[in-house]
Amino acid sequence: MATSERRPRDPQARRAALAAAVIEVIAEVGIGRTTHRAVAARAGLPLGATTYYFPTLDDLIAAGLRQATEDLRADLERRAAAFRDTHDLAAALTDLALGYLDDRGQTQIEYELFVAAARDPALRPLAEFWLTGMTELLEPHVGRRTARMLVALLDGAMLHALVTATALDATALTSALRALILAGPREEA
Amino acid sequence: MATSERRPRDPQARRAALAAAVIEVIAEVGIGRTTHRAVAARAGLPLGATTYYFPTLDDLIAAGLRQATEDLRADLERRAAAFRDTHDLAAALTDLALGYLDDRGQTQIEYELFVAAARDPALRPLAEFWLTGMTELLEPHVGRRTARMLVALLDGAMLHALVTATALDATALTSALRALILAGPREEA
Amino acid sequence: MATSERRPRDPQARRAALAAAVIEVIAEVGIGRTTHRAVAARAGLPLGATTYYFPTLDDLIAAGLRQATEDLRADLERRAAAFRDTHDLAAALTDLALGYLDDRGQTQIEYELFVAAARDPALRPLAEFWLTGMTELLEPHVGRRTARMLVALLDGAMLHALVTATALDATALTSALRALILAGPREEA
Amino acid sequence: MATSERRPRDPQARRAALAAAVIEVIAEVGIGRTTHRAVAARAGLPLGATTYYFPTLDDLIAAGLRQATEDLRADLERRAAAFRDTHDLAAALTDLALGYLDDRGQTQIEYELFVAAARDPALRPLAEFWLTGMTELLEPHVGRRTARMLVALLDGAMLHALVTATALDATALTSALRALILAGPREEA
DNA sequence: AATGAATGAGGGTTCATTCAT
DNA sequence: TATGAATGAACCCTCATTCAT
Repeated sequence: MATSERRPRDPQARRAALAAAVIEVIAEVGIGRTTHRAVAARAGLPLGATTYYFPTLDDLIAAGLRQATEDLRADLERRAAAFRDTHDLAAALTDLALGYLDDRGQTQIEYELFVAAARDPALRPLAEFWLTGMTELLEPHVGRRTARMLVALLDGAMLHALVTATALDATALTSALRALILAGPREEA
Repeated sequence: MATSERRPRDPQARRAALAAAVIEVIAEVGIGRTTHRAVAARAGLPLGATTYYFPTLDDLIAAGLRQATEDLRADLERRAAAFRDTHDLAAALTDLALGYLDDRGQTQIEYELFVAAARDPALRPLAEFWLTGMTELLEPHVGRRTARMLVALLDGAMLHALVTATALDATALTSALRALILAGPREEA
Repeated sequence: MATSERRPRDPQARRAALAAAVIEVIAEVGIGRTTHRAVAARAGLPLGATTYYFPTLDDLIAAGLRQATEDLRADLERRAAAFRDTHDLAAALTDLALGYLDDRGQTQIEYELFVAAARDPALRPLAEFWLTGMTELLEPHVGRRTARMLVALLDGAMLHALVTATALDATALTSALRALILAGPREEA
Repeated sequence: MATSERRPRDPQARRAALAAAVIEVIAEVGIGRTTHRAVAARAGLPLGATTYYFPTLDDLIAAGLRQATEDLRADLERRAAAFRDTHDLAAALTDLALGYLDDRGQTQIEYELFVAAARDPALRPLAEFWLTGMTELLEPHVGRRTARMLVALLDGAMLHALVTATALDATALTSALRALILAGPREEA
């Protein structure tokens, strides 16, 4: 039965709406409790649309996670210039972290993805893409190994802020980042 | 005569068995997909035992998370002496991380807890207890703020290792930890 | 949730009720359109009872088919004496066919089983048990090969009656059966 | 220039292709589990074609069953001459049965149709047409009543072969057919 | 004339939870 | 005290059918 009024056709937009809805739902209830129904409701689309555009729930969830990852990449690219010109990388990174934490959902989904990827190899490329994005942003400044440590510190600090629902200790974080940058080897270009 | 195989029916033991089973199940499928049935099966106990000892599924899961946290604290206490005497805190911490990563399940559940706590305030005390444990171990050596950064770096690095299914870069991590320790203020008692 | 009034416990009876309901549903809509919900409604039991007692729909259906087969065997056993003493096997067989056709559902399910078994090897033993029951009833009188032909003729004639919704041509059938009996080899005990 | 691969769009051909696809699908999964999608995929036609050429699923299925019946009739006509000239009708019929069983799908669909017709009066004419075809082939030789018994025996024997996945006992079948022929009345024109 | 996008009913199955025993 | 029987909501997914294009 295909009664009730149909919405105009715009597959691109519907896929996007579903992916965006997935992100929101995951942020709210977690991957493990994300359902077709919740996503459809959130997207304002009929239930059937979820399986029509994404054969399985896993596909649907993956689409959301992929979208979130691409959103991050786009955001990082937008910020790339600022990082290139900064004379205080540590402060810039702290600002970045503070900015991300402003949108708890955005941050929450990052860790959802990480934890899920730790269990499900199929999600690993996505999580790695996420990590790589951050690392590559910093690599030109501090080399790969240090970049990785900076990202680790940032991710750890953000996770703690999220967990404890406490604001980041920006001063401490900046100092710590600076220490890593100063001490880091510069073996790479 | 064989007085039959009389099971002990030790409530304490059964609760513990259930909590331990919860930990295993969460590590395998995540909090969101943990069920009474899976826990009961894992514990080798009847389904009814789960709801008999823990009113709701959330309670059952919380019991598992609590147990996992207590296990960690006990482990940390056991290691405390080593930390007190070490002359190379950074190396000791890296060893600690490597040791934890040996048991992926153990590590996985830590991040499960963190991500869940980020969403559910009821779990926050548990996650904070976990964080506090690590921090307090290091505080006497480096002060609270630095301790926090060390823990953040450790958690971030371990998370990345888990996500990418890659071994920790122990050398880089140790250097980074050392940098944080050296640079850290010692403003606190 | 397990609200609403519970019926008394009698697993045996419930399994039987479900199996009986399956038989009715299959007779009405066919195996391919038999659903949990239809069976539960027919049995006057809640939906959950179907999967509680039979893990999958296939199991549920198999239980119905098995029950139908056992019903037939019991019926055949009841009639065995009459066959042993008859001096007119052909007439007795025609009566048997007429009797079975009285309950279209009973007959319908036989052919449902046969057609399903032709496709699904898992059902084959059941269908063969059905065939064997008839064959063994006749074997003492006419030998195995002739028994088989008698059963084939009966099954074919009943199928035609069912298909055309026409009464059996009892006279013709009796004559035909008699011809087979008379012409049959008596090579077996 | 390549005027593209312009498909013929021959409605007649498409209907035929769909009907043929229906036959295959029914043989594989049964009428009750035959779907638009499976048929379209099998025919290599778009989903919309199924409902475009046949209003409902039942119509589509009926088209397949009708086609199968017509195929049989055509086949019987082709064989009619052989039957007219044979001096050993029983042997010829056994050969016929063996031939049909060679293509299990062909045979399977016959019984699918029979069982469905037993339940659904709308299909009855089709099934009767099938039966009539066989009967009329034999009627000139043995009269109508005997012809019917021959067809019943054949159908029963083929069904058993199908069900048990066993080869027909050709010798026994031929003997049985012969017995029916010899004993049969010749009361009709 | 033809198609695939679109929808929601319905199907198989799982499961938290309740409760008789 | 302890258990497994019992229930129905909710889940994922399939699909007949409709309709815009």
